[in-house]
Amino acid sequence: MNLKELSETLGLSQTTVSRALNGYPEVNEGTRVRVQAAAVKHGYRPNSRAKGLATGRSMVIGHVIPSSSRHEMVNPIFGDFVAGAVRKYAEHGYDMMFTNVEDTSIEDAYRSLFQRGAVDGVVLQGPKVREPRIEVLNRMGVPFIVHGRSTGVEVPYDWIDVNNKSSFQRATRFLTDLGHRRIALINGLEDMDFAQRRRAGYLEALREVKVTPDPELMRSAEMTEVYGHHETRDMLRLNDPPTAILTSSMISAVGVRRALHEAGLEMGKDVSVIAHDDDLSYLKNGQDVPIFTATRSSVRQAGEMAAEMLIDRIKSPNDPVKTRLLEAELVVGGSTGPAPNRL
Amino acid sequence: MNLKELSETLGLSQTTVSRALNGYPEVNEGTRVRVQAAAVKHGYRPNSRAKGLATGRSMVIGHVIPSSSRHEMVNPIFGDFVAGAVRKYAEHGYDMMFTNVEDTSIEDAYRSLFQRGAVDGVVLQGPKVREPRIEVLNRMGVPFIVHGRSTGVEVPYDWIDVNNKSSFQRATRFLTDLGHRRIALINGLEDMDFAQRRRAGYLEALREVKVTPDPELMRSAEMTEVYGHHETRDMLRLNDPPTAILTSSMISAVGVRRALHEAGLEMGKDVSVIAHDDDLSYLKNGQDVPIFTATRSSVRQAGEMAAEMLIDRIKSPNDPVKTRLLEAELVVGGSTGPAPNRL
DNA sequence: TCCCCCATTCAAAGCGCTTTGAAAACTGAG
DNA sequence: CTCAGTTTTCAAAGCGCTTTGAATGGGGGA
Repeated sequence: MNLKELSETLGLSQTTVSRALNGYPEVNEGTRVRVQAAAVKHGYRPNSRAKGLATGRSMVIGHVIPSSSRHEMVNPIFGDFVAGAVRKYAEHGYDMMFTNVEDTSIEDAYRSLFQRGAVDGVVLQGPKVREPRIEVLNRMGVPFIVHGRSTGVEVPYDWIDVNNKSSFQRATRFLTDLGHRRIALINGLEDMDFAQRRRAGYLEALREVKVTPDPELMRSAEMTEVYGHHETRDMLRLNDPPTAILTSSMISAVGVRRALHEAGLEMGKDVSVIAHDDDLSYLKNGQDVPIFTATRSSVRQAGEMAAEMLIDRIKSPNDPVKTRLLEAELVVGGSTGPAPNRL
Repeated sequence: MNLKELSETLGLSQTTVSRALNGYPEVNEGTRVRVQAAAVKHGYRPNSRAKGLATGRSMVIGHVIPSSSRHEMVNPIFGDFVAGAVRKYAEHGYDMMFTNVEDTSIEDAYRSLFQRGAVDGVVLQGPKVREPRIEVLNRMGVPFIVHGRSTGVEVPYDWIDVNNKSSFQRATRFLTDLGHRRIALINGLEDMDFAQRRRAGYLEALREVKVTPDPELMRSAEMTEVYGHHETRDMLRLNDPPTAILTSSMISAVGVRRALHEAGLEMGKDVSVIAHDDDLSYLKNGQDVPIFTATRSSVRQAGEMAAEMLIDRIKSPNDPVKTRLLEAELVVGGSTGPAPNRL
């Protein structure tokens, strides 16, 4: 049933029916009730395309996944972030749209999404250092929000991010306070902005205790379980292996633990481990007592906040830029302990 | 730039420009080239809402996430499935849309999505036993595909599923062949259809060797890491603890392993473990040698196939029902071994 | 040279909704 | 009763596209 049919059924004009349904004041209350009842009875749902055409808004927010040839990977944090966001979208009447795109044409994907009127705003996930997409979006005038930030981008933009530097600095200091000096960093891909910031925090903490960073102890790649395992095993073979490992994700941390077990080492005693914990629903850091000492920040909550900030931006395109920096908490679990005395 | 402006720039009618761009034959080749060049030059992108209104198709496929109050969880397999699907969608010019919905009104969500013309078809994920949504979709006449099946639903529908029963039967038989008799099953939520089928396979295999199933050894819940850990620890405390554990996901398997380590048991020697491996990109089952003996079936690939089947269905609504049953492979890793001799 | 036919192109209607500008129906004061 | 002022309802235009049905222009056969 469409608006025309519904209005004919009621013996009213389309105008009145439309207004009654959309809560406009210039409609007799009795009429409104009658219209609403009829709408429910006939299961009338306004066609969203027609509505969008008429209003100029699509009530859809776009996300672009660059899961292309290069990385066939879907970051698990993606799922939780999206779950947080989509929930807020729903509260405000928005739907969420995904597009998949060749790595090479991500910019184009955003442009297309917006210019063809498919979405009212977009979320940019996983920004790299000097992320070109930000300037593209900025120039296009699309409302958008970045989950993360991008060093080297000069234009102003809305973002929400964890304080990666300070949290990794604190985590590293926690380890140096325990006497560790050989501290490894198993980080995400180098060109990701968050990875740079985490490394900066790590380096800063090492500097504080005058430890010269060892390139052998700094690894970076896509943060899979296998990767955590591989790098750990590799570093344990060094002449002077690490006594502590900092890892950028819980998933890799699981791999780290596996490698330590294989080597017959005890986590928290022989080798300390700190992970960054995005508080993923399926991979919680233990129940009551945390398994890993970790820097924790819920990515799901970040998704919710991002959604809200984006919707605000769509509503008021001319408001000043908004940014939000979340501090991760440092939770102490069983994976850390004093540095072993090596003789 | 819209069609009207573009056609004015070219001194042509909207009809001709539209036809030139959409590959209709009744357009002079020279004209077509000229139009296409102008479209590129001016960055013209047809407004998808208008196009949808005119054609009656939205070129969008809907997914509904019931991530509501009850489970605040986003299954990690969701991410990989979606990544597979969205890729195929893109190939065929479709976008993907998500809606979030209260558990209570999932049916309504599908109805709304389709009736308001937002999507051309939908994917139903995670069907339960006697899944009511299937009949709703069927009645509505929406093109849809189910990832999984639903026991007790009588109407015909398209589905793609792993042969859960046979794979768990084979896995269990693999364990009984190794001499195991106390075999635990750490399964997904009982009302999920896949969980029922896996249990059926497990029970069937036990029957073959005349082992009476022990309710104490059959657990079910949302398949998190913490859950795998918790149930394992609990069962190890039994008078007659299991010598082998079958688990429905790699994530829980990680928890199982953690519990075994805590108990000082060696996996593959003291206790054998078989996991179901969805071949998630971030949680691969080892690199060359599998970590866990596992029943493996790529959920990403299932996503791709589902997408293709759905698009076929949208194209030919009257074709006979199509179904696809994937056999999981049983890969042997280091987590299984002969049953220990207990005296 | 004329006419018919095919290849091109076009004007206009229509998709289902919102919204503007105007008309109709009430109200109450005079 | 009248008439200005509200309140309520309506007809029609417009959002940007596709598609139908008709018009135009050349080319070739008679």
